Amino acid sequence: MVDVARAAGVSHQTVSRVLNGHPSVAPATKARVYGAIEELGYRRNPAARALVTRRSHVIGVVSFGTTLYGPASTLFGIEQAASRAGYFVSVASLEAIDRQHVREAVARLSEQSVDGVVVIAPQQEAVDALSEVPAELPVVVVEGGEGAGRSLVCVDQAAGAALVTRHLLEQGAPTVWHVAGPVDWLEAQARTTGWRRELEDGGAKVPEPLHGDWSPASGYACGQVLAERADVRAVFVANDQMALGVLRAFHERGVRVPGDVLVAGFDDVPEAAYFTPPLTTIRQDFTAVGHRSIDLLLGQIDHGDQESRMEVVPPELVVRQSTIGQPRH
Amino acid sequence: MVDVARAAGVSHQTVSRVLNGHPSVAPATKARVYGAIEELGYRRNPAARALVTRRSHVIGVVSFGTTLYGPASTLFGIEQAASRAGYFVSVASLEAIDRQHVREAVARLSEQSVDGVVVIAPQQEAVDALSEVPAELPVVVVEGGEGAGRSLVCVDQAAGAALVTRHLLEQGAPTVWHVAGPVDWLEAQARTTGWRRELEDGGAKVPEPLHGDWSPASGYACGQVLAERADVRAVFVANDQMALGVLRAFHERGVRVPGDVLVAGFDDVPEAAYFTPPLTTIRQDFTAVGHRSIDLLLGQIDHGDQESRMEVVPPELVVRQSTIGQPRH
DNA sequence: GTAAGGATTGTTAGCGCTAACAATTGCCTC
DNA sequence: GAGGCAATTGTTAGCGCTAACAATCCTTAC
Repeated sequence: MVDVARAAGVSHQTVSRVLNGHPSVAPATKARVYGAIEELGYRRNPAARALVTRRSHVIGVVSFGTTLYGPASTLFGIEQAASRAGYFVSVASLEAIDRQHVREAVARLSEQSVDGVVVIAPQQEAVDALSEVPAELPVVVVEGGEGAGRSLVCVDQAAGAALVTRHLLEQGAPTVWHVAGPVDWLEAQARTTGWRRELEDGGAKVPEPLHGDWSPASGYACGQVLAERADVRAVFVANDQMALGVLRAFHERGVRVPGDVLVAGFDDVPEAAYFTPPLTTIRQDFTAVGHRSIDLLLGQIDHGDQESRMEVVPPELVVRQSTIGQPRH
Repeated sequence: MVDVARAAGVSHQTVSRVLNGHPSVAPATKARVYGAIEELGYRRNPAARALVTRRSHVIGVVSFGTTLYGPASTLFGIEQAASRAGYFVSVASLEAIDRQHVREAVARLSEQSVDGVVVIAPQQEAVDALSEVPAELPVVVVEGGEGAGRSLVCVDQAAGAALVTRHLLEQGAPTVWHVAGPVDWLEAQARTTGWRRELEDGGAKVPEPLHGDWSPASGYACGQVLAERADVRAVFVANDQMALGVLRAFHERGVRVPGDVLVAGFDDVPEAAYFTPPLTTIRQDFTAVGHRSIDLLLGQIDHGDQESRMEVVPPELVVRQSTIGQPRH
């Protein structure tokens, strides 16, 4: 910086002022400084900046299952939004999701002195772990539950489940069976809740839900069970990957979809439109989730917003062949 | 740090020595310092450290298509390996892959003064863009091509393609058709090369490859074309997503897999085992790719390794139902 | 003509840490 | 017991930047 200052014939402080957009710098000086910066290829040192401003311009993301479509997409959305706001994103991937790992990840990030953290916390335990995080660290929770006194951004899972359940009922199914996700996942819980409420509202009997672990293999296992039952006419599977497993099991047992049973998923992974048959599902706008979480986080960082807000992103029903047509009588 | 020093009755420099594992510190002193650190909940300031050591302990990852299975898995592997080595990972996702964007991403990261960069560069253009990156910045290229004078980690795509092609020939197919990826992708090129070479080695005729864009939709389009031809007995599709599209098109046209045509993919996405039929494919060890790229990068950062190395991770053939059994005669 | 006030620039101090050197202590050798 | 060496600890000087205050110059008002 002193080299630039010398080249431009000013003090290093004036260079700093130019770089920080300070209002009272003469246009001519500003031009000279920019010229010198250009000429010398100068970049200011973020460590020195961070040291004195106490702002690293880095936000941390604690994420889990980043190889899955949903979290990967959310991470991408967060990164986009952050980079547009001039922030960097530092990632801490969790190998397992429990108090211990979440705490460690947040600790790791705050040792790096991030300005704030977005926690992708799909399990209650992860949300609980946040109570141990210092309250002065700006935190936004994504896809988690309430209760941590933190701002929250999520897709309305229950509404999505209700949408798809209603759609199945409207297609003529007497009731809708459900292959749920792991019981400790909040998203799984919310989808089950939405499904149950919609059935009750529609006066349909509520069958006992089956439980998978999000994997195609577990969906396949549940599909085998459902294929045995003669009274299954429609199934709402809690994610597209498990739905694929269900479709596979049905196919092997000779259960036709949508001829014999209607099947719907959740997520709208890119493959869903090319399953056999193409899968009706719920689309989630992960980009919006990423952007809103950054908005909330920057609100806390820059303007000291204290109150915890909640942003709910609406889901969208995507109807494909797997739920079209009347089920058998 | 001075507070800790005072609490432990030593100088701040001794605290620094303890924290940095300096050899000559008396055990008793070390214990007292750790005690004071614990008691005060002290964490050292990374910005100050970075300022004086000129090491940020952050490595940057330039990545593209992070919502795809391969890149997402690679990113995850990189993050794991880096965090074990005490480094943080800062991500810069590209919206498009061209010289401009790659250059900007690297510039963004180096303004953050990362210690090194891993570039996931699946296109030649991205590799070329690296020639403009200062040679003193440690860089490792993943899944890219040679020529940038940079260290390289990749899965042996050509070997994988050869494996799967040979397998299809061994199943009795007279030749193997190919749905390739985008021509400007290095991985697509290598897979095509491996496929062609294996056919030539086996004395089979080499059909004109079709080209998709990795998406299920493009695979579907190619599948429609292939379904029209009576002489297609086996198809090697350059990734699993497109293979799904091909399977879908075949299914719609009444082409049975594997009864009429054998189909194989590449990647072994978690869904592949549950496609209809389960898909023969090539598994890539993305975790190994991530770990090795960090190894190479840290070699450059810590030991000043200059020579550009190349690490090739071998792929693995996973045989499933889609290629089992004789094709029709 | 002069004081007040704004615009612009410079000077100084320190953010929290580590590197380099200096100082102190204890122990061993002869 | 003096000298020498190693082990341990302390002192000092920045790393590159921004905040706060100080200084200068130019207007404008009376």
